[in-house]
Amino acid sequence: MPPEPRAVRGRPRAFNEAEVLDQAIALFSAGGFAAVSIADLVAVTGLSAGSLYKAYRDKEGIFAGALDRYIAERDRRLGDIAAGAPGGRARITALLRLYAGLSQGEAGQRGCLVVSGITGLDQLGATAAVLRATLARRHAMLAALVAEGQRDGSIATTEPPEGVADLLLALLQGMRVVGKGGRFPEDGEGFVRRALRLLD
Amino acid sequence: MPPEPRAVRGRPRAFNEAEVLDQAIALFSAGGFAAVSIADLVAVTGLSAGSLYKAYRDKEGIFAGALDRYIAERDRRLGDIAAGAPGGRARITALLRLYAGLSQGEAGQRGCLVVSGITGLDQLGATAAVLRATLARRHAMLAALVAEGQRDGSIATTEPPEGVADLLLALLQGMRVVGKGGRFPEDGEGFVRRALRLLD
DNA sequence: CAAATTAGGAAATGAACATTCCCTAATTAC
DNA sequence: GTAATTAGGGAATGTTCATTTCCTAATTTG
Repeated sequence: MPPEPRAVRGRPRAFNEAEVLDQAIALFSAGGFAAVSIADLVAVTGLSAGSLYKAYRDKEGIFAGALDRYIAERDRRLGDIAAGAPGGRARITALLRLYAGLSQGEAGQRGCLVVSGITGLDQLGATAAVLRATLARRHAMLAALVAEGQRDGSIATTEPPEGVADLLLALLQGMRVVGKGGRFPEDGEGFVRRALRLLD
Repeated sequence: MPPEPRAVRGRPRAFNEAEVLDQAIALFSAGGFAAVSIADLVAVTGLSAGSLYKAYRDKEGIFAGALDRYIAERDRRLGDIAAGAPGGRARITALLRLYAGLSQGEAGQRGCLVVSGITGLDQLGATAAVLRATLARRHAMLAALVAEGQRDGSIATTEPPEGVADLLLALLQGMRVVGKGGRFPEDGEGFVRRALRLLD
């Protein structure tokens, strides 16, 4: 059930919104909200400032659009990965592997929109709540996976799932910070294996 | 052996450098390099722009001065804490407790200069190397503590100390990110206790 | 085909920005 | 006491910034 082809009045958008938002994601991830200027966005998107403002209202609107897309894409990928592995422990393992890949080498140095967004939280208005909610949602997801693993016997710890999720959440965000600094280890598998001790 | 009172030519500095740098640390920690303007620094320090430029050459110089002070202070505190606890495991425990305190509540939301600096790494010139070196130094310190714990029997894991240090480093930086988002748990002791599983 | 509506973009606007200039003040060297 | 040197700060400088304005283009509605 894809939405109707379209039937909105007026001249249609000529730019590819997904592409533009991906370019914005790259810029904001690398430098944070304050470090990106409208001129930068104009340069990478090829759009004019006027068009950007018509489409997104202001700079925070562009950031918010980029963040929504980033989060949707990341949530989708997290969901797929979790669904594709059997049992709580395997799901968390797959998730750690994903983040290890995102944190390594050049990819890692491109940064994370959630981390740079949180760093610049004070500069954001309504969008700050989206970032906080994202942390909360990730935490809930991790806690659910831990609880699942405790039920299915793949996770031995008797600590409360929310407490273990606190650790995993911090670890995942920290991997991105270290990765941005270019210091995430090459041996991602070893990192993941050692991290799993948190579940024992 | 404190340095000679002084014997430099010319008019002496009238402002308290430690105080000014602490104010700069607060600003840059909260928002990152790009989010802080010279006007902001003028406002909180009470100095004029001209004086700031005479003392620190440019905006990155102010950031670099703040970062040096921040790192020196943090390293001193880490060293004290590590020295004050008996054995590798207890030292790492104390260190995790320190970071839990830094990440909680309002203090956590004030941010971390290292994290916000790394987020804005691309905007920094020579100072970027200082930040990367800081990550490397913290990693080395953690690895040394793990190795010590393995020797004294307080740390059971047979994983390489550097590998365990990778985890601890990411965890510590991630605690600050989650703390900036206002989502670090109130039960810091529980967090620390569960984190110590990484050493078993 | 005309009216209404929305998008695109070039140029203008005014504020904020980092940085420099220049004059005055305080100190040391001789 | 005079020269040399460094700090402090007010005001200027030229740039970059986010945002708006306004005109043109493409589409739907009737």
